[in-house]
Amino acid sequence: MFNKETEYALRGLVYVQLQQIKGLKPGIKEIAIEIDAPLFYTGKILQRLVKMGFLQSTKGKGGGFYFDLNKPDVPLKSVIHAIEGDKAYTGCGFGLKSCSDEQQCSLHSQYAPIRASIDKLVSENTVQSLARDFNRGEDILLKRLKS
Amino acid sequence: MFNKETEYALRGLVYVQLQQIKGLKPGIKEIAIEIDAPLFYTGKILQRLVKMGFLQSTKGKGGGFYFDLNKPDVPLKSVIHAIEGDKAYTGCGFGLKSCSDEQQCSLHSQYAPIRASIDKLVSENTVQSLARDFNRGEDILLKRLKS
DNA sequence: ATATTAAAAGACCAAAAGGTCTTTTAATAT
DNA sequence: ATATTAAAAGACCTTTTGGTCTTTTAATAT
Repeated sequence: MFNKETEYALRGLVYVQLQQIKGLKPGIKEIAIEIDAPLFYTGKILQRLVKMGFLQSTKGKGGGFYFDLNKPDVPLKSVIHAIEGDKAYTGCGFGLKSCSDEQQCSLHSQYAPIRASIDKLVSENTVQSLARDFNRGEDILLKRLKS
Repeated sequence: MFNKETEYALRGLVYVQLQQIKGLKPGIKEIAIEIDAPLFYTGKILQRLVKMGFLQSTKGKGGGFYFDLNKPDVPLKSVIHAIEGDKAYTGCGFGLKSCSDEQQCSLHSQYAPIRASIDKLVSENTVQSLARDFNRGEDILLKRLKS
């Protein structure tokens, strides 16, 4: 559904939040291992997330990644949008036409509610809400489970 | 939602069916123009569809592409699956875990019905049913309308 | 027979996605 | 001050996807 970068980003953000709840501030190495993503690529992605303002970081001893608690919760949609645009949850998805509400292809009317559901899903779920939900079973959900 | 090859393939198949209804047998050039896809790439994709048995063709004068009327209608799902596998309509889509019915992540239960709807959509709609639906407005739906 | 037409085959190229690695910069503990 | 630690920056590489083009093969009309 989403590309690898988005996947790793979402997993990484949820993991950071999960650790933050415990008062910890994980680093790249730990995060990469725990979310089962390539080490250097994870570093690159986390950096991008920091630059985009989704995440904070500090260098040096005791450094790592954490969230600014003053900022509002982060909907999955905003992360997805920042990384890969809105192609995943907008558009007809069949390439037969650009879906609008005036001009409909026969797939449009069937796909419209699906698209709306996806949009709702990624809008309502946040990194924080997922971390909350995941707290009973974090190892099962994040660790060593691919794609 | 789907990759370019799948998009062009679906558009191409629907266009061929649309012409076949009129008793015509279009060639690569015509198809590429009408579905607004790159000429040579369209040729390559059509060849692949023929090799996979979705479509028939004849070379030489009066040649072109057509469907074997003895074969059953072609669900979109079978074309999609043949080209890009089932990644588009199976799996959790969030990469947080592999979705199964035993082991659920909190997104799973929300995403499951969406995935099921997508599966239903591509299973129930066929190249032939789309061509039937498209017959009132073919130019609007296929021609010169990108992605 | 042969000229013409059109698909098949396959080599080749470009861009994007995914991933690796080294060097630089900035914290902090001593 | 300086040694150590860890993120930032960015160069570089690989694979996949998307796309182009030439040559070969097979029909058919004359």
